[in-house]
This record gives sequence, C-alpha cells and structure tokens, in this order.
Amino acid sequence: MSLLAGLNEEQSAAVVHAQGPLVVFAGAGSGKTRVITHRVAHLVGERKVAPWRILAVTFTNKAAAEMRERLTRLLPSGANDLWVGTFHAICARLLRRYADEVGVRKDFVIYDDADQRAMITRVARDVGLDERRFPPRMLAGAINRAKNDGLGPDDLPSGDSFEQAVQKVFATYEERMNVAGALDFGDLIYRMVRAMQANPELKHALQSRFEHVLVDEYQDTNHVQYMLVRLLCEEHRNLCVVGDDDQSIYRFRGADRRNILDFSRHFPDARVVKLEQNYRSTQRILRIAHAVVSRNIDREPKQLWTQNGEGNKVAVIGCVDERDEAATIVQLIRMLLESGLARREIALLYRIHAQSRVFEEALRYFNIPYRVVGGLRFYDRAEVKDLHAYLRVIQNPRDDVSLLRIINNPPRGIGKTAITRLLDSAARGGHSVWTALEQVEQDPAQAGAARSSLLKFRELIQGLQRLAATELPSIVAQNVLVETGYDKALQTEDSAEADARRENLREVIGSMKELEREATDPSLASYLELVTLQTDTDKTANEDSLTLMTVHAAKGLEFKVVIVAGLEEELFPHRGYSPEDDPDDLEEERRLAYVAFTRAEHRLFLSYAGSRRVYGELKMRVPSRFLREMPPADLDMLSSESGRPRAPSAPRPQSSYGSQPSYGSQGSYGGQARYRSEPPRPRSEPPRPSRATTESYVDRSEGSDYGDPGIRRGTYVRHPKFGVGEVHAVTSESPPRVTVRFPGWGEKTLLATYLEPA
DNA sequence: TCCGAATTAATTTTT
DNA sequence: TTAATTCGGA
Repeated sequence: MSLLAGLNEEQSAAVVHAQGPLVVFAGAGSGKTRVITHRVAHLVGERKVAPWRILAVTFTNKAAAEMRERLTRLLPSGANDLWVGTFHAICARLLRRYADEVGVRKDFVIYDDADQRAMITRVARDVGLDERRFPPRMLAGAINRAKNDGLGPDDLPSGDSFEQAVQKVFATYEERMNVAGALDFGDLIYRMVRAMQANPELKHALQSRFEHVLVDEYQDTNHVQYMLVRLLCEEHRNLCVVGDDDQSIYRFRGADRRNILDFSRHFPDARVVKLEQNYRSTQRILRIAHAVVSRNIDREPKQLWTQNGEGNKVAVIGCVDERDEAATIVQLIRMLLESGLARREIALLYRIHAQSRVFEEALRYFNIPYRVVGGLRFYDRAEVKDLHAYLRVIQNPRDDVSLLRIINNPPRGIGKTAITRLLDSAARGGHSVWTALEQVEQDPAQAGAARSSLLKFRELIQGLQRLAATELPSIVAQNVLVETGYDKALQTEDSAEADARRENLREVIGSMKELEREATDPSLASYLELVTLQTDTDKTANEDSLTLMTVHAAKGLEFKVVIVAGLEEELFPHRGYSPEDDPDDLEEERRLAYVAFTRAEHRLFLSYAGSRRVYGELKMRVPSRFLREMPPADLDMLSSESGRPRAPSAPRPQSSYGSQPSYGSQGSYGGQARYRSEPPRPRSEPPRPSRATTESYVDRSEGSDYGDPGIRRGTYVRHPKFGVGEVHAVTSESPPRVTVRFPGWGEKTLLATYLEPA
C-alpha cells in the first residue's frame, strides 16, 4: 500500500475508487497530479488492469510527458503500454489506426491554426466573399466553434448573411481539406466522434478496449471532447475526471465548465471527491484568491484550506505608469534575488503578452536573465514553417496550403499569374494544386517561362520525394535547404536576421537528428505529426532565469514568489474591444485572477499603474476591482518611489531604473517589507461598489503625502477635444468615468479612456 | 517581380 | 505603439 503513503483521506479515496464514474474537484495546489498518477499506478499494480486498457488524457504534451515519467517510476513494469496523451495526440493515433473505418487517409497531415487560416482565406475568396465583411479569422472562429460543439456544416443555422457565409465556407473548406488530405486540430476529435457514432463496430472496438478512462483538467474540455469521453467509457463506465471549475480559463476556445459542474448529472452514479487541502500557498494568498473567485455565482462551492502559515501580507504596489511599474518591479526582483532567492523561483505574470515589453527592457538593463514563455513560438517562425512546408509537401504533395507556401519561396519565377492559373485549374478539376501541377503540360493557359518554372519545381519536389523514400528526415531536410536554394537565398541576403534564420534551421535539423536517435519510428510522417501537435519544446525549463508569462501560461505551475502586474480595470479584468459587460467574461477573468494568485507559494506582489500606453495612446487607469474585493487586512497598500506627487509639468526622468527603491526586504524575501504603507481602507461592500467605496479607493484623502497614480479629484487631464481640465469627481469605475471641468467648455462627464494625464 | 509606403488592426491560445 | 498585411509604383 505504499502507493497511498503520504496521501490524505480524500486523495486516497480517489486513488482506490474501484468502479464507476468519479469526479475529483481538485483545488489549486491540492496534489491533483499525484492523485491521477497514483490512481493509474493503483489500477495497474493492485487491480491488475492491463496497461494498454487504460487511457489517460491530458491537455498538454508536457503534462502527458510528466505523467508518463512519474508512472515509469511508480510502476515496475514501466508506462510504455499505457495510453497517455493529449486529446489531439490520442485521436491522431486512433485516426491513423482506424483510417479506413473513419474515412480519412492514413497519411493525413495536420493543419495548425495558421494553415487552417490560410485555407479558409483561400476558400472564402473562391466562394466570392467580401473579406472585409467576413474576415477569415471570424469564419475560422465560427468553424472551430462548430467543431468544438460537435457540429458540421449541415448542423449550423443559416439565418443571417454571416451564418450563410459560414455555412458556405465551412462546406467548401471541408471538401478542400479532404482533397488536401489534411485535418485541422478540431477535426482530430470531431472526426473520431463522428466515426464512432456512425460505425457501431468501431465504437464497440474502442469501448471494449478502454477499461479505464482518466481525464485531467476536465474543466477545460469542450463539448466534442465530452462526447468522445462519453463514447469511450460507455461500456465499462470507469471514467475518472479531475479538474477545478475555478481554474477554467479557456472558455474562449470552447471549454465548457458545465462538463465538470454537471458531471454528477451526466453520470448520476458518480462518486464526488473534493480535494480542498492546499499544500502550496500561505493562508493569506489563499484568502485573497478565494475572495476574488468566490464572487462568481456559477461555481461549485468549495474553499481551499492549508496547514501552511499565515504568511506575509500581499503587497499591492501603485505605480505611475507602465514604465514606472516595470522599474519598480525590477527593483523588487533585484532585492528578492539579493536576499537569496533564485531567479527560477520568481515569476512575473501579466494578463496579455503586450505587457512584457517594458519588463523585458528593464530586465535587460539590469542584466537579469529571464525567459518569456509563449508569445512567438519556435515552430511558428517563418523559416521553420517553410522547411516544414517543404517536408509536408514531400510527404503529401496534395497539401495545398504547404505547397502554396513554398511554390515560389525562394523566388523561382512562379509569379502570381502562374499561381492563379494553377489554382483555377485545380478548382476546375476539383483536385489538389499538385494534381494541377502534374497536368500542367495539358494546360494551354500555362505558357513559356511560367510553364518551365512550374515543371522545374515539380521535378525538384519529385526528386526530394525519391530521396525521402530511403533517407532519414534530417537528411531530407538538409537536402531541401540546399536543393531548393533556400539556404543560398538566406546566405545571399547576408543580414543578421538571415543568419539567425539559418541558425534556427540548423537547430531544427539538430532536433530532428535527436528525435531520430530516440524514436521507434523515425519517419517523416511521425516527425511532422510531432511538431504540429507538440508546440512547445520547453527546453529552457532547467536554466536559472526569471519567468515572464501570461497568466494562462502559468496554469499548473508554482513559484516561491509571484508578481502579477497590471491589476487595472480593462486590463485585468480584461475588456478588449467588446463594448458591453458580459458577466460570463468577468467570471472568467476572476478565475484567471484566481489561477494567477494561487501560483504563489510564499509571497505575492500585485501592481497597477495610474496611466498606461495602450496602442500608443496614454490612457488613465483605474485599479482593478479585484483589489477592492480582497480583505484589506491581508493587503499592504504601497506606492512606487516615483509614485510621489510631482509637479504637473515636471519632466519625466529619462530612466527611473537608477533610483533607489523606497522599499525592501530585510535579510530574506520572507521578511516584512519596508514599504510605505497606507492607512487601511474601510472594508468595501462588494459586489456592488458604491460611489463611496470608489472614492475611498481611488480618490484618496487630499493632501496625502502619497501620490496616487490613479484618477482622483484634482488630477489634471488632457482631452483631445476639450484640452486640459481638472477632474472633479470619479463617477464610476467600470467603465471608468469621470467628471472633468474644462475651462471654456464647462463640466463634462466622460470615459477616462479618452483622457491622458496633463 | 519586388520593394517600400500605406493601411489596418490590436486578448487570453494547453492542441 | 507595433506588427502584419496589403497595395501601388518602378
């Protein structure tokens, strides 16, 4: 029973649960991964379930790899025969195995979002849609949403013109994808579900195969994924799902929290286990996280508790603007590092990537090693995608999107006209571009130079295909770079950027070689599948650098110290360009905040700026409502050094990086910070913030020594039309509205977003 | 065919 | 602000 050693009662219950559906509500830091891995180990080791009859689904490859690794250690027999993987990877594997039954080609390629977008753009043009009225990204969104809901083109409404456009594009897109032998991410799951529904034998084969199905991060499954899970476990009914509805942060991608919230309704005989003991954070951190998320109406009631200590107060640092925020936070980080903390133990989180820039500048200024997670991914680089496109065309020349990507890259005299004619020919024949290329001799429209360029390109690809029949992928890749002239073109360019691209390509080939050494099946097809499904390589995880990332990217991670920047209205909670308040959006922002805060083990720092450049425009900012929702007793309200009032016309210092901070920790980062602290605010009365609380927060007492970076009475602001005026009152916070007296114009009430500090 | 100016748009994104 | 994409002229 060593598997149960060190587990608490609830964890053990989940591990040993024998038969039937089980839902585990696993709060942040409650030992979720442990439960899931130990459960699998228990099934194999104690209950003698054959490993190949266990399916464990994760959301990331990283999580899958981690689970496999842990299981390898837990199980004497190893984890090789277990089915562990993401929904997408598992479906891809099943689709290849049952390609004939499903009706897909065994050698299908997988289109990522960019490929999909390219295809949709082309289809939309071909069916004659106005790109301005129906932007491809919206069409793609609608198509993906449909697939996430398990719907095909025929299942969609066709009321308004947009719906009609979607339906038309969707249907044609499916045809084209079929011709191209390509599946998009959504297809992988959708097609599998459809096939099981349509084919009872296939359904039965799979249902009897998987005796136990386990799903991690169940709160982020979408509807088709639910359908798939449901189908797979129909026979044995041994479904174990683990998740936390409070950490569901992918609604915008179709994740449906109802899947976990309604689990007991979907499976009435389900056992429910709640893991509420947190092993990660201090009590204060949990309290403020809970204070925010518990305001959500639609959630499973639960509250994390911990035996950990009370911990330090959560520091809230008010800053002047985003540069001041960056300078202040970097100073804070320097002090944390000086106090003995390792860089890898600190994370700086933000709501959107755009926020990282100023921090990166400040960190570079002080030579603090950092890594930015997410953003531009390695495999998304143009040159990498180009090489992969060549490889994909070699493997499957019907892959139109890839073919069109490389047909004149590097330039080889195949111009717009020649390509248009080729596309016409393909459309006429209802076949792929490659087929059109094979028939180019019969096409009278292709004449002279264009025709010979096309023929030359065709021979180039055919030659590489012959090579690929016998050689390893890395050899093929090297030949691609040489024979296509791709490398030569970069060499000729002779710029630093081109050198970097060549370096990246060398790196790709290096990693291909590495994979070939390890892989059981070092084929081009398996390499290509791997790189499309495995987006992040995460090789930098071991180096000691500070981590910068979005809150989304931080899910599942933990750090000794977490700093969350930009706790301002409009930013966090984020409101992009959606004009109206969607309560569901706000609830998701709360969950996001909950995820952010619960990443912290020992200390949590929050910051906001009083003004910030948004798309180049200086905007006034209002501190996040989330701050107001936290118990004031757990907060330390502070302001940055430069948060002190300055003469309105005083020039901004060139750089605030050199200034000494007015706060610090003594000895260790765990010590009480020497921040200037404000008198405690009266407890506000959420959820409906009264005007009074608004003022007690935003409109600090006059004559205060502390500069309030936010908008308050007396602040001078500039409006594009009315000029400079004085703020008379803050009338609402969301949207931030203020009354301003403009000389010559009188008193105006307007949105603070139109104002900048004067 | 290609380069640079003009235009436009701008969350989060495990796959 | 920026980055990405498109368009127009050489």
